[in-house]
Amino acid sequence: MKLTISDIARQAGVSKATVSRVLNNRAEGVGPQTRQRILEIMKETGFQPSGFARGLATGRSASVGVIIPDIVNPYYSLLVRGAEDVLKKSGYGLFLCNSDHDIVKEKEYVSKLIERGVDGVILDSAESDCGCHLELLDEKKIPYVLVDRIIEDPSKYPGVYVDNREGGALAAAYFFDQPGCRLLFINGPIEYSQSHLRQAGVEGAMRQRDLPAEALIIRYGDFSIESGFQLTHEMISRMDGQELPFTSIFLANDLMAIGALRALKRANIAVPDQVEVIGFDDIELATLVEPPLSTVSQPALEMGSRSASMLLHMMAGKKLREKTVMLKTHLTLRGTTREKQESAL
Amino acid sequence: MKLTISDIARQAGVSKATVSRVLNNRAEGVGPQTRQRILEIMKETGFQPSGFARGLATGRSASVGVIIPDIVNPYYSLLVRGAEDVLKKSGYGLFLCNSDHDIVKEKEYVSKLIERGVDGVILDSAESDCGCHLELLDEKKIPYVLVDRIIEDPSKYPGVYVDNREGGALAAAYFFDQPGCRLLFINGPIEYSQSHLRQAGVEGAMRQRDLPAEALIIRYGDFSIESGFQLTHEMISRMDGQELPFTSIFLANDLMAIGALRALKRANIAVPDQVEVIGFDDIELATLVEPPLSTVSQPALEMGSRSASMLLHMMAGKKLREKTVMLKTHLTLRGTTREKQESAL
DNA sequence: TTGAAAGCGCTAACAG
DNA sequence: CTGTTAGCGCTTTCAA
Repeated sequence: MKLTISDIARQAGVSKATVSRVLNNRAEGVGPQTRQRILEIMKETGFQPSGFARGLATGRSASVGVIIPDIVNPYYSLLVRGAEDVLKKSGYGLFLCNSDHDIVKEKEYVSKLIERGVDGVILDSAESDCGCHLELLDEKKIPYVLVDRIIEDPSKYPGVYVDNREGGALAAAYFFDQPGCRLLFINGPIEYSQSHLRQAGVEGAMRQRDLPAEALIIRYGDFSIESGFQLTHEMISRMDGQELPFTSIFLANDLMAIGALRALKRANIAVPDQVEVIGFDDIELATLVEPPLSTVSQPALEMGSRSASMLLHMMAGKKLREKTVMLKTHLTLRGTTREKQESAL
Repeated sequence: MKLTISDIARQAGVSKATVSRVLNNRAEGVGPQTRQRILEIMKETGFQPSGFARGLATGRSASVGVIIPDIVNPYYSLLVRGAEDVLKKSGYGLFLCNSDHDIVKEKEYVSKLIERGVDGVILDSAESDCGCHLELLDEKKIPYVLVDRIIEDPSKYPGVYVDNREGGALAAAYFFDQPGCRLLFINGPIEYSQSHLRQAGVEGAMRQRDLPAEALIIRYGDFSIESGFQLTHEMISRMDGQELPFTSIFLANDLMAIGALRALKRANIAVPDQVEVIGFDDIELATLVEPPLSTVSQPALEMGSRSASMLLHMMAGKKLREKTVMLKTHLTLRGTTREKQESAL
């Protein structure tokens, strides 16, 4: 009982070709009243063209794949939302893939997406060193844009990033500009380009000021609340009784910062009076904890929309004016730093 | 330069049919060594079958559409994740659609999904009264399962729900069992089946106990933090100086509860000593506010996975043993009630 | 402005 | 066990 283009053609007393033309609303090639008639019949009968057939004939699907580590992470869900909004406007649908930071799953997904015939891919990659699965995409001439995580040389692939180095430097500068500052920097896994660059920013800020090595302690977490809690807790408890070995903490994401806040509260260390804390990301949660978290804000939604726009551009066959977009971060000072700029709700 | 099944067939010196058989790894119909050889050639050449062609031939796409209000809402992203995990295991991909609670967008998406040839749909509908777009799905014989929001009669369509009435009753019972309780119930939009049922639960608990009408004040918010804040704030400020008109607040979701907490704190009303608060959902955020929020927990991840399982079942052409799954809620008492069960981290 | 016809790459009878 | 063949529903030259 499926309606096809031939059915419409028969009812309208024209050929399939004509129906196809109005379906793709081509300006030329169809008389205005023929078009009108066909349009009406399509509406009356509730005709819906088959994406398969169209895809097979044209090689395009009006859909793109988005691969991210985990949609449950609010940062990524914002990113996806940003992408979906702009893709939808151009009629594209979106395949969601959660890689769980697993490069193997990621490759599987790339492969699946190709089979499905997506017209493009937005990829927040699990790994920074190897662009091997990108070759697949290149081979099939499927455009893609990287987002968030840099793979190899940033200029090598089209991508939308945030200036992580600057972000790190921003937070570090805030801290290091205070005399006698001793900073505990809890970074994410150093293999990630983000972690790497944030650390470079911190170290750069330190070098600029000729600070002694003791001004900075670095630890590595895994971006989870627990790890922020754990690492902070360890630092505190190790020196029981004695003076704290740090005056401030910078954490490479907000989740870890929230963990740190918990550990600090538990140890009865006043924030921001005794210890100041800055996170990274600026997820909604940051405004909701007590005190509200100061953080380096990055525009997740915009990263999504920008990468989608770039992809749209590429899918349209146009050359990108610039292959790489670097978005800026900014420091949002709330309740966990002595300086503030936003008033809490 | 695209590899097709014919290329493989030629290289292997067999017919397309044979290649097709191994591609779909049918047990019968291919000699073991022929199969081996073909498999190798496919691997070597990096052959990837065209989903379009396959879809056109079989009418199936190994993909399903998921329509939710907004992926940014942590409740829905959990739900989606639950669905994706089980779908992936069976080789299905997932099309993500954000309806923004807009029934029009929702219909558009349903239509798009049909065009795309999805094999099934998971739908968290924007509206409770009209199942009109479901007819489209019915016509095309595309299975679907409703989730979270009930449309019309729950038994009419297959679906996975949470027992919202019970959830409302649970929270109400906790409050109403305290002598002299006066409850402020801030519900969501009453058009939503969830709001409707939660309210029924609350009212049921009240009737059971023969409480006077004054024991319950009801207000309606829109599920946002702001509305929780606003409505609570109004209630408080209206009676300046005088006694509070309520001893406890139940809010139909956690976001509003967090808003209420803010308003209470601002008015220097101690929680839970002066006023107890219970939310609904149990999103991650609930554990992170101060004090951690007591709430009616609903299993978002499980709702996603269950609905995906049901859909898988239907797509396999099997009959469902039960058309409707009703998941249970439970009361999670944390820091905003005088009784507690969980110790904060 | 319109139509005829040849695919797009795969599956699924049906034969052999 | 394997091959032949006829589509699946649409697009797209090329002719008319």
